[in-house]
Amino acid sequence: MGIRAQQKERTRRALLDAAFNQLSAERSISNLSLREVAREAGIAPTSFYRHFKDMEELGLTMVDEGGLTLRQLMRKGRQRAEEGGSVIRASIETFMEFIDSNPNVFRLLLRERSGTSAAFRAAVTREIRHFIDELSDYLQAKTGRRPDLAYAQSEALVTLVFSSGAEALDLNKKERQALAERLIVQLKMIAKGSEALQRSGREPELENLPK
Amino acid sequence: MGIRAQQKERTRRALLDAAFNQLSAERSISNLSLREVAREAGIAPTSFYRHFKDMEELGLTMVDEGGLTLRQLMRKGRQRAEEGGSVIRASIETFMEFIDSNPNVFRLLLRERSGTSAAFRAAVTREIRHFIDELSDYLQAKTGRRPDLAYAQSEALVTLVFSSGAEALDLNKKERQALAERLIVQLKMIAKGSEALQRSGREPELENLPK
DNA sequence: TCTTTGAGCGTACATCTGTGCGCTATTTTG
DNA sequence: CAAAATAGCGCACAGATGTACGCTCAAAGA
Repeated sequence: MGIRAQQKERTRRALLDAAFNQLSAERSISNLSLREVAREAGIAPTSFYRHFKDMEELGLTMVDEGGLTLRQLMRKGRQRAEEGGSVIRASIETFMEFIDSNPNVFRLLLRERSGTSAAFRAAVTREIRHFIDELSDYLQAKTGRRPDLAYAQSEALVTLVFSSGAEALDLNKKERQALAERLIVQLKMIAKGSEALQRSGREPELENLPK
Repeated sequence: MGIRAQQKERTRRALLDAAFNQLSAERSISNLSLREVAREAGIAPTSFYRHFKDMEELGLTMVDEGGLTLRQLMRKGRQRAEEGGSVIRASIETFMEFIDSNPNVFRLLLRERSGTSAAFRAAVTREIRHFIDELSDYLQAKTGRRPDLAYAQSEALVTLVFSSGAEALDLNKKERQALAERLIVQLKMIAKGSEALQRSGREPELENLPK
């Protein structure tokens, strides 16, 4: 790669880093300003356009990166659990560690999932879907769950874990503990219920899985 | 009430209505502008301060109103189901009708739940908690569920329904149908699982999660 | 009746925003 | 080595925003 392209890449990275860095509990993508991001990245506002067409384009890149980070982490967590122990438990732990060490990345996904940009919402939804799919495959392979049930179950699991993560952000250690215990109970409910439905045969047929 | 107070109330209402009116899929509370709201309400920007200290105060009022609306609706839905039919099914239907006819109020709650203002987040969380509590009481009374299980179950139900509602916003009729069917399956899982846990009698053991 | 109150207005200002334009300096290309 | 491409810059501008200040004038209160 040429010297030119290298430098450009470095600046692009600086922009992304600056943007990530400005995220916080009280600051979301939608109220980052191009000028401020450029300032922190050490370039002139107008130079921003050499790298992104828009703040929206910058944001989409951030969503993609954040989603990728989380997904890779979770995959690792699942592998780690592969040898011994419950996968679900390991996944929760991994997820909670992620939230704890990258709260702003998590907030990013959380917020843009219901944000004002359709493109962002779609991007986050896509990330979460990857997520559900991987867990669903895993459940099918590991517990022989019927595909439709596996998907519904995975979706419910992910939804609850995600939601708990969101709530955890504003809680102290002790409250988090109570939240985590409740979450475990809820996931257990789903596991038991799914098992029961699977056993009860093919009564509830679910054909319409999303593509 | 004096003529003066009446007029003041009317203007205040106009501000709130204008604000609600400007909410949409691509516009959230945090990017409403004081000036624009005042404009639509038909008053000068500076007159805004006669009614609210802040846009934040306006927003909090909106969250409270929105939460109240939803809660009243759900209570009615539950009553309606009281005579005949599953409560859960009736609640879902009521909820989905709400989303369909007040999408922006729902979006308001959805967004501010993870928004950039701690006060907003707390307000929405409080609304949802009311919600869970009412459902939990109902489940205890109706199915004799143990309090802790009833709460965990209610929380899970509300989380899943809320989340489905959020997803439904971006879907067409057919996709919504599939989503609703999946949601029913998930709620069934929880119901069955909760029942099983109640039967098994003891405190939930963390070690028994399926692999 | 006279006085006090306060909702609403218009003006004004400082601040911030995104972005168009043209220039420079350096790398890349031919 | 000359020419083309381009990352980055400074300047400039138009528009929007929140809000301070002081006024008016109708209602409320004495």
